[in-house]
Formats: sequence, structure tokens, C-alpha cells
Amino acid sequence: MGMMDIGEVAERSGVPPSTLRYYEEVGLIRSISRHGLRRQFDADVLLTLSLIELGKTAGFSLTEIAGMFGKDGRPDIPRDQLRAKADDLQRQMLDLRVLRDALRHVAECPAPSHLECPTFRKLLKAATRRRIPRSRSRIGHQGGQRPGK
Amino acid sequence: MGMMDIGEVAERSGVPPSTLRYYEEVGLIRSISRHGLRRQFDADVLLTLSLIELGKTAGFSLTEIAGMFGKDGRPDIPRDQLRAKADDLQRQMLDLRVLRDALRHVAECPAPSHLECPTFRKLLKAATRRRIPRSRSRIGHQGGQRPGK
DNA sequence: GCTTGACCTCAAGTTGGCTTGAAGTCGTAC
DNA sequence: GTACGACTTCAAGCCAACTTGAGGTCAAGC
Repeated sequence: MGMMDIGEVAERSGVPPSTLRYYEEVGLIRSISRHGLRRQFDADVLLTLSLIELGKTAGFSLTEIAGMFGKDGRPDIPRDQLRAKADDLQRQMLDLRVLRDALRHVAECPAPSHLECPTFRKLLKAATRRRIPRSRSRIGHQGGQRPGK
Repeated sequence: MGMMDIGEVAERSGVPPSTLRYYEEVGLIRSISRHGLRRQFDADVLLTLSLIELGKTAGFSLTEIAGMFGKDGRPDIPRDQLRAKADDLQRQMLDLRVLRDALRHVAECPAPSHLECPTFRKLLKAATRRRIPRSRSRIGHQGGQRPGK
């Protein structure tokens, strides 16, 4: 039960085989052997995949994710940089909160154009004040976000 | 002081002119007139731009952002969809929290491979349990996130 | 032993979000 | 009145992150 073939991984993780092959190609995951031609993965790959999904949700590029945890869960990045990343995430959570509040506001407020609504402007301005010159790349294509969006 | 030309907008917002033109092309912002050939923007564009940045940080595509607020701050989306988006954000904040904790853990934990560390696995599994079949696109993307840096 | 179907490889295509480059247009300062 | 430099347009290019397609392989079931 330690080994699963690519189809099973795909089904269990929801990540399509083409993507799994791609992830392997770029070194994010590793297949442990072959059964005929078929890739066999260790069950741990599922955990790695959730880590990747998590990182993508947070707006990191695949390269950044690879760097954070390394392909075997071994980080390539010095501790203080990791802490800095964690702090970035903290800030990003605040941004999300603002956006969430903004959306909730838009959903309730009857003003025709929200840019004219004082409450809305206040929400945004508070966020803007706090904002830092973005260090992180484009998000997606991040990239590419999304990537990836 | 209501009007700024594109250069000033670029400088104040940190968004390059090429991007501003692109945003206008896709309908995210609007120039109010021209001075010669030069686009002139209403000062409100700065607020719209922070809204866009906020949305990108949250991993939305430009299209989604446009839909949420409309190009004049008029949302094109029914209220309950907006609320649903807000709830998505809420969930995303939880994801960020997990990732943040994971990073902090990686920064401190001496285990050589974190996938073997029980604490780490627990963190991830908790997140995995909670996860929902992703409705959202890429991120990042870019890729951003795209990501394309 | 042959068919089936899920896998394989490799190259090319796609999408989103921009950026770059060439060639041209203006308003302002001199 | 001309030189400058910041703008303009338009087409093409670029990167990330995949997906698609053509053509091939292989093990398991019949």
C-alpha cells in the first residue's frame, strides 16, 4: 500500500496525470519506480501534493514552493528567509481580510458605484496605507498565479 | 487636481504605464481624456488600482476582479455570488494560516525531511481534511503569478 | 496470442498577464 | 522653430503552468 500508480494518485489527489508528469519533470515530486512504463509513486506524494496546492493558493510559484520545501521536504532556504515568507503570508492574510470585507460590503451596500461610497473608500484606504511595495512576483504566472490565474 | 496624466499615475501607484494601458484595454480602468495623445486619469483610478492589487494578491484573475467591482465600481455579480466569494476568501485565509504555520515550523524544526516529521504531517493533514475541490482557476499566474516573474 | 486501455514520450499549442520594440506624435523649454 | 522626452499605437514576444495530440508500449483479461 506504499505504492500507487499515477492513475490512482490522480484520482485521489484530483491532480490530472498530465500535471503529475509535469510536476515530476520540474522536480516537485518524484516517482519511485515503474511498472512497465507506468510511474509508481510513494503514498507520501499525496501529502506533497497538498503542500503544493496550499502553496499555489497562497500565490507562490512552483519554483518558490520547490524552494520552500525542497523536493523531499528538505528546504533549500535559510531559516530567516522562511520566517520572512511566513510574515509575508501574515500580511497577505490581512489583505484578504480587507478584500473579504470589501466584498461583503459590496454585497450589502446599495450605493450604485462603490467608489463613491465613503465606507468602501475607507476600507480601501486603510488597506492602501498598510501596503508594502510588493516584493513577490506576479501571482500567477505567476508568474503565472495563478498562476495562475 | 482631479486629473493626472499616466506618468503620474504610474509613479504614484507603482504600476508601469504599459500595464496601465493594458488595464485600460481590458476595461479595468478608464482614462477620462487626453492631453495631446497622453491619457489623463481621474484621481480615483488610484483607488481602483489598489483594489486590483488587492484582488491579485488574493489570487483572482483580472477578469474576476473586473466582475466583482465592475469598471466603475459597479458590481456585475449578484449579491449571493459576492457573498460566496467572500466565504472563499475566508477559506483561503485558513489555508494561508496553515501554510504560515508550516513555514514557521520548517524554520524551527531540525528534522532533515519535513515529510517525516509528525508535527508537520499533522499540520498538513488538518489542512487537507478541510480542503474543498478547487473552484478557482490558476493563481498566480500568475501563474502568476504567472506568477511570470 | 490478441485486444484493450491506461499509460508512455516529445513537441507543439494555449491562456493570462504583461513587456518590448519600432515608428510616430506632441507639448514644453530653449 | 527646433530639439527633447514622455507619451502614443500596434504587433510581436515572453514566461509560467499546463494541456493536447500523435504515435508508441505494455500488462492484464479473455
